[in-house]
Amino acid sequence: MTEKDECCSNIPDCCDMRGLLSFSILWLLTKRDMYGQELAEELGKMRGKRPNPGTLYPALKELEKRGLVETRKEGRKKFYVLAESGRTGVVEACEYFCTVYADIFREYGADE
Amino acid sequence: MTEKDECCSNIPDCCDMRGLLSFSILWLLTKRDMYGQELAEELGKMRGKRPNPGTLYPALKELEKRGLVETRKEGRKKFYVLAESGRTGVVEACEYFCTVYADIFREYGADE
DNA sequence: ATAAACATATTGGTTACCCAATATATAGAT
DNA sequence: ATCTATATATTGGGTAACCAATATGTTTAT
Repeated sequence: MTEKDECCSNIPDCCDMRGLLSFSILWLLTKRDMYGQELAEELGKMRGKRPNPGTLYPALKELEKRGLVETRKEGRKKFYVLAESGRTGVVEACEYFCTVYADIFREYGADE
Repeated sequence: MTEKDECCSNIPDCCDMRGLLSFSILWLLTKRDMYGQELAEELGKMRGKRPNPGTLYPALKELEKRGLVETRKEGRKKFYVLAESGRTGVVEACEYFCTVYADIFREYGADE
């Protein structure tokens, strides 16, 4: 039992739960500005597994292209910052998400 | 304001929230056996929009192929029933899902 | 200077999800 | 019988998310 095993995980193999990567990224960025590797780490903590660079960077590029995030360079690190449209969009997305899956959370969430 | 507008909707355009279709189907089937059109209607209520037949039926086929659901025909209706592996799998998936998105629910869910 | 470590990024290939449009099959009504 | 409504299903085309592997910069340490 290593340190890595303490967080979340238990990824189900019954149905692949792909999706919501961009949504998760935007949500993480409401907490603070992060650079790529930081996002990868936080996504790993959330979902039990770090996304591949070939998954993460194209997603970030797309979010930037859509104007939802902006970037700022500090040394070799490239920080991603929520743009105004990203800020409003993610709230809308979170509300939609919580409405859609409310019943599942009522049954399986909350406790522990 | 038609009847249809009363349910959920407000689908965000900031980030496409594709995904979790198979997961949602399995979860709906924990409630009761359903046939295709019934599932389409329930998914519509959840997500604000009915999935296309070209989306739904291949997903159902795949779930059957994987042995997660079984089918039973009644007239022209084909009922989908959770198989044993689907029953245990969906619980695991729900728990995983609730762990991953717990913080988002804490912030945006619960009330109303 | 150069090696090691860190960080970003791309390539090539797969799968799940998404649509509009169309096709097939069954049941019920006239 | 045949028309209508219901239900299942496929076709063809697109995007987001996923991976392993590899490549390219940039800082830091020696």
